[in-house]
Amino acid sequence: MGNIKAIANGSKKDVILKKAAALFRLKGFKASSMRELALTIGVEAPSLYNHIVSKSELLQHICFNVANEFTLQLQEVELSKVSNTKKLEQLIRFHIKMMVHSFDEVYVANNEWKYLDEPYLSDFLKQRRVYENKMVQLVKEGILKKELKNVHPYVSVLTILSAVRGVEFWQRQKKDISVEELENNMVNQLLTGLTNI
Amino acid sequence: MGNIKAIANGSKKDVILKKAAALFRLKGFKASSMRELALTIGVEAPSLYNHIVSKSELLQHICFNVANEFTLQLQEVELSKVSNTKKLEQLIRFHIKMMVHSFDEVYVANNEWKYLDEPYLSDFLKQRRVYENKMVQLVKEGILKKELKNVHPYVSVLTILSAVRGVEFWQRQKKDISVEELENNMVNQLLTGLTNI
DNA sequence: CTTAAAAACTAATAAGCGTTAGTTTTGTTA
DNA sequence: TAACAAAACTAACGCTTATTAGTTTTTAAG
Repeated sequence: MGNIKAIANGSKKDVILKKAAALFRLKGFKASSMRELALTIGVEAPSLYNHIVSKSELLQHICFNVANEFTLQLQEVELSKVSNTKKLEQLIRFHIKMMVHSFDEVYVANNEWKYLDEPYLSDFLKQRRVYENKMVQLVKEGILKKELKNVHPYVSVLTILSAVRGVEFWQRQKKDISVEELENNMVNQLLTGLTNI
Repeated sequence: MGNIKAIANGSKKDVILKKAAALFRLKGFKASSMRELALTIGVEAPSLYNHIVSKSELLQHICFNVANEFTLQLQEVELSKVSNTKKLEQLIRFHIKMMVHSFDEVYVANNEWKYLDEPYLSDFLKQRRVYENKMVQLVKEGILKKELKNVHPYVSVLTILSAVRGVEFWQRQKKDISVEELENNMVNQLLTGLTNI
């Protein structure tokens, strides 16, 4: 039928992962079949198994690649010597950039993680909880430093993390507004409501 | 095996719909089987078909019941004689209340609508687009009246609608914070960032 | 050119799916 | 109690699924 064309600096497995993320995003993990995935790659379904272990493995890689990128960026932000408000701003901008540039992967990590098998499911949820708690800590410190209003830290973090996911919708009608304008508008709406006037 | 117990003022179909919403929310539409749904009700799968037409029909009812509730509330808010800021606040509070009190149904409408068959899929998306556009109009008017900052209306609406979906997460660890505190915090963060100081 | 490994193919398996057909049980009314 | 309708049951159908086995083709190295 055909063969899997590897992209520059990437294994054939990477090609499968990229196509899988796109398919899983579009149809959802459970509604995506290996036959359909193979079709988009130009190969028969069983041929995929020369490169991958299972369908589940694809989801695992997608979810943890994304989770690790976010975790890494958070660690970097925590170390930077700026105000807590600025740290939150950096995180918001990073989330939006990720949504824009790795849309399929981030979407899948956000919406399809529940189909992970154990122990990956527990690990993923734990990693996310740690991430949330660290953001809550950033907000708490900001409040102590009088940078931020006396808000409920967890609700703030929850609002921020959910709001940036709204870029999902922007992805579908991204005509009349640039990524920068999107970023600036979201940061403003989320942060000016947080910082003292 | 058993029989379907109808609740007060509700048909047996309503019981199935309620259980289906809970199952679809937990596992996702595609990963939920009619056999599993029947099990939670205490009946064999084929017995369900004495009350419903198909699995798809269940999703249709859940999605459009939710969509209609939101559409109805929006119409009511549009007619009320208050500021545009207040109208947005009323909508935000309504969204949060819906997330809290009809969690399963709203979650399914938000996350599983893509599995609707045509023409329901198109109808649903159209209804949602109309809803978004009306909210955008509320923001635009608010800007003209100098109530709101000169933000990008669509991004604001997108941010608001996504943020309120964050209540999904709150649902899972709702220990130390009341619905009212949640509402007030979200409204404050979203609106004080919008209104002129 | 030969050879060995990598990666494609076809065919098939067992399991699960939504749903239908046909039958039996349950509940209600005369 | 007889009769009828509603709603449960069992059995099964046709289809799709992820995956495996076994085989052939393609690719790369000596």
